[in-house]
Amino acid sequence: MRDVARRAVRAEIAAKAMELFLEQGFEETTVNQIAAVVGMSGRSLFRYFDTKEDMVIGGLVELGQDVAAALEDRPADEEPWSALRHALEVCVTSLEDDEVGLRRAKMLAETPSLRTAMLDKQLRWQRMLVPHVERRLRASGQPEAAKTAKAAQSLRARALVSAALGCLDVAATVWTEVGGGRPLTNLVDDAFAAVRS
Amino acid sequence: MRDVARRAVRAEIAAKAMELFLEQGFEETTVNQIAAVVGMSGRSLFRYFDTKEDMVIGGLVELGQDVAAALEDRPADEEPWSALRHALEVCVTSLEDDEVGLRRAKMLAETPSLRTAMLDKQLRWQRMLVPHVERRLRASGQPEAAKTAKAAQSLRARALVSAALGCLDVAATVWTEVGGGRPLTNLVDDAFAAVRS
DNA sequence: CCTAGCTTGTCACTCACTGACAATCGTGTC
DNA sequence: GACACGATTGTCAGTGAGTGACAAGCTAGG
Repeated sequence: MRDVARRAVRAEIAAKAMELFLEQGFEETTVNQIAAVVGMSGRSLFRYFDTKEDMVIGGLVELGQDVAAALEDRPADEEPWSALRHALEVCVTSLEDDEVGLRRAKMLAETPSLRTAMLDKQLRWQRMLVPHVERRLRASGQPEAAKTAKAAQSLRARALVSAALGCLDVAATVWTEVGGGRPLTNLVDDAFAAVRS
Repeated sequence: MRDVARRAVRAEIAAKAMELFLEQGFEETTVNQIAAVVGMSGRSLFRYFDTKEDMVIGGLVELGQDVAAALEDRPADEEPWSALRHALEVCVTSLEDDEVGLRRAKMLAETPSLRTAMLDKQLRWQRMLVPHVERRLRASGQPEAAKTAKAAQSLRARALVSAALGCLDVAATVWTEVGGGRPLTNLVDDAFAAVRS
């Protein structure tokens, strides 16, 4: 119940901060400015967000959980690569539906510290998705063949997830470059197809 | 000629800094400590390196150029994915030959700010490699078929490079986790094979 | 009412990093 | 040898993110 309030405050801060960021740029906005707008002390802001970057990309952890859930829901006999592609569709729709999604994505691409923070989040996604893919590899693999060493399977799973997230990232980058002119879904499809080769 | 001196000073600073980093940790080492050991003012350090992280991963830009050169040297009719794999071998040997490579890689994996700086460098590599892969795609593609739009080809090239660098990263991570027990080359091979699927 | 816990503001601090200015050093010229 | 020029450096002051400590206030339960 207290968690609800906390979550609401976080959202409020993130929203007001995003306004300022889009208006005058991320690096040009100081945390004290945000604090003033929100009506809090600068110190208290850091009781809701670990870093300034988190105010922009903080919500992405939950989205990662959604992707993991979507991956879990895919049919068990589907190939990992295809399952990953379909699971990532929740990101695509999330990006396309958000009205400020494009502007935010642009800022994200142009601001170095935000870009790296974003890559950091992708790493967390990777850790969340890898176990599912490992399970999939174990299931779809030759069951009687001496299972390749666990470590090797983990490596394969990580490589797949890393490649898939890389495809999403590349597609999103191109998407912002063309100003949202082409549907993101198609771009992701192309990227996935290119890697499968 | 003055450039030589500058390069030598950079190397000297990086070496002494690395000693301190490995000894007491990256975040626990302040730039003023480094300055004291090197015999410079803290201000001057930043005339040789843009950031503290650059003292660790500054030399990686040149390595990226080596990879690009290696990619250029691969036979023109080789598939892009295979060419990328072989080109990245220069990274593998560079990592395996370096005696402190493993310890540095471990520190790199454990220190968040270094990890993100590393991902940043990978982005630069990506931009360096993409043009070569684009050329390769244009060459190996169906020449008479209406060329897919340039943007689409760029997307495919970026996806391939991103996936390849992701494989290298994953392999290097596993490599540090097993303490260098398995040859890095094999790990990279496995990762590349897993994605080609 | 009063106590216990949580949230907040304030203050002081660290540290990476930057701009400005003056001092210094090396080099080439007359 | 004196001089001027450019590049490198030290010093100083400052910004801005982020942290620790402490005290004040709000809220809930006995």
